[in-house]
Amino acid sequence: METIHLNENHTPLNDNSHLKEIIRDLGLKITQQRLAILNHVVTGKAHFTAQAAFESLSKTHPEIGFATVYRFLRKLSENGYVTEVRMGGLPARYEWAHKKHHDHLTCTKCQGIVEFENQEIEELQEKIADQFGFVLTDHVLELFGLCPKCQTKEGELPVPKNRFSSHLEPNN
Amino acid sequence: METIHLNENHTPLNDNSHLKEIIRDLGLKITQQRLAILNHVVTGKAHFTAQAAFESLSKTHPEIGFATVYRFLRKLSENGYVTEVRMGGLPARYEWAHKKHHDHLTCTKCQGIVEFENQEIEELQEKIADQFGFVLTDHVLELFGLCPKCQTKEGELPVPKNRFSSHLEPNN
DNA sequence: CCCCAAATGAGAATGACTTTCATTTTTAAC
DNA sequence: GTTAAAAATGAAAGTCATTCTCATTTGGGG
Ligand SMILES: [Mn+2]
Ligand SMILES: [Mn+2]
Ligand SMILES: [Zn+2]
Ligand SMILES: [Zn+2]
Repeated sequence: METIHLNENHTPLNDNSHLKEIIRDLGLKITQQRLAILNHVVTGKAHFTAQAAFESLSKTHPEIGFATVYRFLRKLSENGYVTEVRMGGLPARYEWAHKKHHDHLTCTKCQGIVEFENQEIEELQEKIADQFGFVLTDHVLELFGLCPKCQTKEGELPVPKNRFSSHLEPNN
Repeated sequence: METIHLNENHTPLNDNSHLKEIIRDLGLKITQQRLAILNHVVTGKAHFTAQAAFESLSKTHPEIGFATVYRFLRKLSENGYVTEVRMGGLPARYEWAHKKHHDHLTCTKCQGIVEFENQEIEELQEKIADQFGFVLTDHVLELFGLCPKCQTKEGELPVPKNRFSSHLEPNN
């Protein structure tokens, strides 16, 4: 029994059916927490940390615990629904894996991220794995540099040398 | 005043001059700890963790502190003398950066590492950065898969799904 | 409705670093 | 060689992301 009703702001409630579908597919029970988290993952901005998600969710769902956020994000990434990206020793960042595969080009100064896709590189990776008799299952490709803006503006890197910090939201 | 003498085992003492050279280049004072650590980095096996280096060094230099190991490894990697490789949330691993640039192909089952170099990919990366107006300064490329051995042997991954663990010494 | 396995969350635990700071070394200057 | 200031060290405490524990709550099949 799924009814659509309006909340106190008279905005239509999200149709959660596809979210429920995903949770069901994971073999998990459908809870308000998981729906809220998943909704945040799907509709919120990409490249968020678990901590950021927790804080954001806390506003509307003060009862949610960070353990639940961590747990569910892990489950989602284990099952390919979200992509976990890590750089250096920095907190993991997540993004809804609805788009086709892509890699990232990150500005080490402003943390801006450009997503790109390069079929040629993907193929070369397969070729390399083949050469060594490996069956390729995954890969990580992250490029770092200075974006056009940051090449002109003076100023030192906000991040210590050799301590990468990709995959953050841009500062500007 | 540098004299070569024999230690109690009548084996020639390492010629530390090139190690001292490196420490000097970093603008640091030459200490026994730094010489020991650097010697370990240069002559020991690659892809070691700070903890492993600390434990190994402790045997011959019981007085050395782990803070010093961490500190010096950080300094070395900041200055390009060692390469720091990280995967997933696992401890950082280091390798002496004497070889030319290479990337890694890691078996997710036995943790075996194959180093490879592919000029074509390197060039494509430059091209991509160019396309977006970035000045490329660094990159991370890690491939994951199953090595020839591990494709045949049965058994589940020793590492949780989606939690990479590249860049460890092989188990077998 | 009932029941119970699954889920939750508060807080403790973990683990990899990093920082602090009192003490020891290094080294440049006599 | 002495000496003194600056740098380095290491023991211990701190930090921080993430995981674990466990008492309590809850979803959903029967
Ligand atoms: Mn992305
Ligand atoms: Mn290597
Ligand atoms: Zn930038
Ligand atoms: Zn293997």
